[in-house]
Amino acid sequence: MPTQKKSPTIYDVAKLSGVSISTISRVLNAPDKVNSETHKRVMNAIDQLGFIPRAEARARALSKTNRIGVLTPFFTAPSFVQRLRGVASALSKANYELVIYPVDSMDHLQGYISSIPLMRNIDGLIVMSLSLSDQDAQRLSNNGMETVLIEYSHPQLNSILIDDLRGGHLVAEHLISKGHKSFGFLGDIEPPERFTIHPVKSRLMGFTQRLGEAGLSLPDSHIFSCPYTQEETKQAADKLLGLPKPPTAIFAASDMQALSVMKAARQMNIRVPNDLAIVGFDDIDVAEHVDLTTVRQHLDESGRLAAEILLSRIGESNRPLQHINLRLQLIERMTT
Amino acid sequence: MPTQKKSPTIYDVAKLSGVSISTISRVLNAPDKVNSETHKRVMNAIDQLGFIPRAEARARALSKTNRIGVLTPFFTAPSFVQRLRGVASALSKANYELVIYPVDSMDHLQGYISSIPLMRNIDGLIVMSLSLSDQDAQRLSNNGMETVLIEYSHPQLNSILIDDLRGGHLVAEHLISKGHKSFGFLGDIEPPERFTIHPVKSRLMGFTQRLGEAGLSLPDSHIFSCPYTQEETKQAADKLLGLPKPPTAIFAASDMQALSVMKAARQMNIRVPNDLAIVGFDDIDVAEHVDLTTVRQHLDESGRLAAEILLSRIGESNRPLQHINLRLQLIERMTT
DNA sequence: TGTTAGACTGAAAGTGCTTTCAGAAAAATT
DNA sequence: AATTTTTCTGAAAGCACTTTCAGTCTAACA
Repeated sequence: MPTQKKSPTIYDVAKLSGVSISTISRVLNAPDKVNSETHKRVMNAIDQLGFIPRAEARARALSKTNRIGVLTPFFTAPSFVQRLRGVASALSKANYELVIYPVDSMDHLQGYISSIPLMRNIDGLIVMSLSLSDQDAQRLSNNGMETVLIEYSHPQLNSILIDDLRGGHLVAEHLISKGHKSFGFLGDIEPPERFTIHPVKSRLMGFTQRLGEAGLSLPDSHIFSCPYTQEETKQAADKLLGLPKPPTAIFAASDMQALSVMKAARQMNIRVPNDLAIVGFDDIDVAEHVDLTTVRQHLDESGRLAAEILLSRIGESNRPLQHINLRLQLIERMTT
Repeated sequence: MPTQKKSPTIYDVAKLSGVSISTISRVLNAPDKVNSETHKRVMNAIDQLGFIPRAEARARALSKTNRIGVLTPFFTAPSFVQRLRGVASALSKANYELVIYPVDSMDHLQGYISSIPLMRNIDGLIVMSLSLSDQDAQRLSNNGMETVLIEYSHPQLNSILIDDLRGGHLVAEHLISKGHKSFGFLGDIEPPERFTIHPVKSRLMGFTQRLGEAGLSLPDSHIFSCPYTQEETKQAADKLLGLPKPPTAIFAASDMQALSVMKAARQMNIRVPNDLAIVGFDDIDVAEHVDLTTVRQHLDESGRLAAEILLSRIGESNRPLQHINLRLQLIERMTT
């Protein structure tokens, strides 16, 4: 059993180096204000004891935690993860810690939203792909919690939006240019959880809109709404491809769902892209691996951006609110 | 501009309800020890003010943070993410917060390891797929930081191990049973970063071992070591499949790399599984989507388990150390 | 009616740091 | 040499809680 030596405090360092605790603190936080002789002696003591300031104590005294939180739908979907990755990379550069609050129910979300700003546990908050009530947004804003929303917006909070409508346009334009006449759509149009975001509707709308403008149409019978799960998406894809006259091009509202369409096609011996074109949405990492044509929404970038906005606002809180619209981009690969 | 009303403290509540702050604390932390009349009055005041105890203050007073940290290679690989998911789900049940420390360099790791246990910023630590020096492990243990290692072990810390050797066996057995005679291997055998783990070597060793036992062999020319990136893996796969007499079965050390092999095969019009069998390792989510035969290592489960062990040790620190070996399982899908 | 056990409650100490303020010492100026 | 300025340092307040300890009040008991 190792000797559980309790870790040294600033007082121990003070005693060892023969100065007061204030001087220790000064050596650490304003080294230029202390005599170089004293500085050296203190640093020696610090090294000798292996002293590191307790984070909580520091946080209390400074009333800042150097920690930012991310509220995210329980991270199942790779797209959330990739955003998170962007956030993490920006924070790690700035020496901020990253706390994750996974949300898997409305209650959960409410609980977080009402306690987080008051606990003062984090210096800033990023809310990913979750819809906030006006009241919740107010609460965050009123309590002075710096916040950036991703995929959602509110006049009093920073936000980063994806132009899903435009995404639909891009897909339609691309497929039209490839000469397709008959289309299908598959996506999680009406997520059962009311706290999540519905970008899929907009993607569909953009898609049909642009098709319509070109004199083409997407019959309701070719629109399949299905939950995000692999199981159910696969079933929907089977149905869609099993139609008497299946479409020659399918737009799946997310890359993961596009994978299920590809799987269904493979099993039915439908050749992609010869007999069937498939377009996804997100451009997650695997999209490149499976050569999927998709709409890139710069997931990493959106996360990084959110973190950067947050940090800049934490630094100077009189910076103006930012509302950013991220550009989308169609990435053509082998499935179209 | 909203009135930036600073959030109420325990003192405000005390004043409003006409009792001392100790009573407020008691209402919150030991409700049965306070008169029900007083209790009600205090609760009213709390509700009225919307009081929530400041987490840092609480943490300082209790010297526990209700927060656990995960040290992970900067989360690029889906397998890390899936572990993380398991951790998150266990923690969220137990009402613990999850802090992520992404590691992308040796320095980074060293910095974390030496400061984390002393900052007392978290109650426990999970170290995922990172190799710790004996000294580092000692430091964690000596400073009383409860720790669980995943994919690595040390006598003084809890650990969860994957039997990679056995994984190699499973793959060999499976491919042999399918009648294959000529094999290839592709994986990140020697990661350049010394701080990460080398499970790939063991997988390869198990693979060749079992092949050898069956009188079969894996020639060195069929072993390709390549970094994890999609780009380089793809190149290696191209070379392997471009050999004059390419193998009929390839074992890729991770699912993501198996995807690159599949991509290469597709581009060369090599039919899977007819002309080529492919086996991956990990069983990440996408494996099912692309119908990849692989070795399941229960990623979610390993994370969840780690979290549970940690929490139980935090609860009662005299619980014995645990060293767990996770079972592997071959999942047969369409690529073999 | 006097006692005493039991239930509540408030004062105060503890938690480990930062920062302000004022004073002491040293250095620079006249 | 006297005065002013500058540089350093220590004391102490503050940060917002929890918890122990001792004391007060009530109610029950003799």
